[in-house]
Amino acid sequence: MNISQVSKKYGLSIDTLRYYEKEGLIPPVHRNESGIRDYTEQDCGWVEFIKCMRGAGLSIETLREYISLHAKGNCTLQKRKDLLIAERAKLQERLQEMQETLKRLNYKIDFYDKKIVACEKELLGRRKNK
Amino acid sequence: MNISQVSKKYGLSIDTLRYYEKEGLIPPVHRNESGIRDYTEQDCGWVEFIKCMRGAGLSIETLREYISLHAKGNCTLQKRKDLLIAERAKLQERLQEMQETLKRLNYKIDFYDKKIVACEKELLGRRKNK
DNA sequence: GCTTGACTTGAAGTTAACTCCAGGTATTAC
DNA sequence: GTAATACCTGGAGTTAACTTCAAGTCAAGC
Repeated sequence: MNISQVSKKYGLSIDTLRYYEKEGLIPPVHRNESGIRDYTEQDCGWVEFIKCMRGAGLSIETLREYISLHAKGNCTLQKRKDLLIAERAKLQERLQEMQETLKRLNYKIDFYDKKIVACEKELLGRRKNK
Repeated sequence: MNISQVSKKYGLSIDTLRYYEKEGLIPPVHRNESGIRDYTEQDCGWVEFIKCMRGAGLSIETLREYISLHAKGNCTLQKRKDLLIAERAKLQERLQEMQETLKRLNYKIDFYDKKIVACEKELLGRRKNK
């Protein structure tokens, strides 16, 4: 799979894919004889994983660290787990905050509904009194 | 209430408070005779609201638009409601995505648990065989 | 054999959202 | 009255995360 196919498949720009690789967010992608990227299933798996984690707000820095630990093999299993646990905690906090804000938005939208109705009534009333 | 008290109260830097005001994210703050900001209850309310919305990922641009509509009075009620509905939809999408990722992290952490146990067993096994 | 189009690289540019700085004013403490 | 402190402004600088660019390679079609 070449880079533009991967780009379409995951909705990440070609430039972003190269950037992620350059920055060590995904392990080096397999290349053909002439140096052109040829993504394996596994390479695609990494792309998908990174896309997912970035979408949840994990930083480039954190993901680079994770991949770097991964590259060092089994002796970093515990460290990787700890990293994921820390990131999960942050994610849970963000989720909580956002859920609160969602509730607030719902409430606010309801409030606007009522306000709009009240406002229309007032306009109607004024017209009658003219 | 002066700016440093507001800064402490909401955990936003003084520079950020001034920046938000300059950018029109909050309506102009009340000033005393010598031009120094003196936040009223209402000013604080706006700060809190913007902090909350920024925390949920609403952009500066969007919030500026909202405040600008607010400043124009009742004839923008419907537009403001529409804006909030659109932002709520985006927020819900972000939430969904993040919840999926949370599940995935949970799964992955479990997986690491098992892998670590398996790895330790293997090490133990090797030691016995020596 | 040469043009076209997709790939490559390193480096520079962009964007959003702050954050810092220099130079100035006003109030309080001594 | 002057030194310290907290505020003010406009503008420059920073950071993360891309995004664009210039210059080059390579394979396919004509």
